Amino acid sequence: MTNLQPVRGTHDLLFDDLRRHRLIEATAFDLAARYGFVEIATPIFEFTDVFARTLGDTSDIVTKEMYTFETKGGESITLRPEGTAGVARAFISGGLAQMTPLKLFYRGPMFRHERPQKGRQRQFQQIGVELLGVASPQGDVEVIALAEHILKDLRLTGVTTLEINSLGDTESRAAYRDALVQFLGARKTALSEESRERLARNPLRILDSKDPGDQAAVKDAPAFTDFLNMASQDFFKTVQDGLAALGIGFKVNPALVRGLDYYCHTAFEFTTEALGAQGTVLAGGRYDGLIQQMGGPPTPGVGWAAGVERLAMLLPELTPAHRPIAVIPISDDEVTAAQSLTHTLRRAGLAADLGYGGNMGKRMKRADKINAIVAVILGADEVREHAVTVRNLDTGDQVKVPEADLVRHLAAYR
RNA sequence: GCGGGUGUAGCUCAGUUGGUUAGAGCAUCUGGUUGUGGUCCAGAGGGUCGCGGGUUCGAGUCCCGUCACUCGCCCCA
Repeated sequence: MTNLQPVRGTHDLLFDDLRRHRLIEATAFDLAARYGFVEIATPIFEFTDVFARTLGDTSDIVTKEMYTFETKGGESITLRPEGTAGVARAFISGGLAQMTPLKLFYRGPMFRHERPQKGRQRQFQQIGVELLGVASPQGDVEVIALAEHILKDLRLTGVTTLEINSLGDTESRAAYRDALVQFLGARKTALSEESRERLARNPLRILDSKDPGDQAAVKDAPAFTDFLNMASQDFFKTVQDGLAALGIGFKVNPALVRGLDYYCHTAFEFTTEALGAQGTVLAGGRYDGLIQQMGGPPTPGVGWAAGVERLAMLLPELTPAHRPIAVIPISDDEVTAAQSLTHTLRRAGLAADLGYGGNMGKRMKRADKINAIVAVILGADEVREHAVTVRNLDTGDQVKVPEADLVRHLAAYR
């Protein structure tokens, strides 16, 4: 081992950072269950093709951000850069088409080899849902409603905004793409170098470029909404009406384009101003062609994923952790009795802490440091009387309690 | 992958035009206090000054390289 630094873009989680993660995951899991979603855990690696084929050959994720390696058997394996492709693969290989509509929730680490910065790491946690086998816009509304519900319970609706757009069906999308390429092709000189590249590869992305020149050029470009065919327009309108009916606020953003190839119809993002360049906190959309494209039965799908680290950075102050009871033997003579007492309290469902050494003063200090709510003190007198001294560490009030009454007495401190 | 900024104690940071034993606050530990914590007082431990090379009588300080972090671009959760 030549150095002890963590691998670039990876982080250890503990204490409040990890509590934030767990709170987010638990909130999302519980609410997803309320909406009828069950958890799926897919492997964190797949054959490289699973991602290469589904995400699109032009996406940056595939072209430069995948952690890919070869096994001893010569197979190409990739650490999952996102969740949907793996779930889609599981849907197909597990024969889950029998069970549609299928509502799946997942959580776990994702891996992308890109330059780390605020809100962006090489290993990061995502939570997400996929609703498979539902073609109706009712599905889009449901998954967005779940997303909003999670953010609301996490008290994040104040710092996030929901933006939605429609990418239309395949036909609408192709027509728009042609029109956009034609329009921007004629103004090539006004575009940034990167956008000139994108014109051939991924022209829709020019719409949300941050380059001022690009933004000016795009200003008078044809609007996506004008190219939506009737079916796509109806679909989009139904989604908007559905959200409005649930009282979910949103903003239509015609420039909203998702990066991955498999999206169609609804695209949405919850964004924030609070995270610098990484404004997207939860994003998703509809992917009706994906499963079939991967070789499965034609199956519509809609879902989203959220970055747990980004949500964690937005989270308000955590409520203090549960306060334990400190058991304090006055001398070494009472340590065994104290350990037994601690065990009894724990068996009774109370969080009890027994330090590992030191005189009474030190043990009291430790009790204070771990934010104990009460100290249960055990000395020679107490042992003789089959009692303990209970000290309220906030008020300093102290009372002697018979051992038999202790658990009942401590219930007041829970 | 590209551009900017920053690296000094566990944390937050001082450190003068290059000058001899590198400091502070917080945190930790010990003692004041062997039946009572927080507050207070006294003391202690803790540093390859990110790493490597160079300039110099002398480098935390200047130069080059490198690594890491960070902000932005690209892209994305």
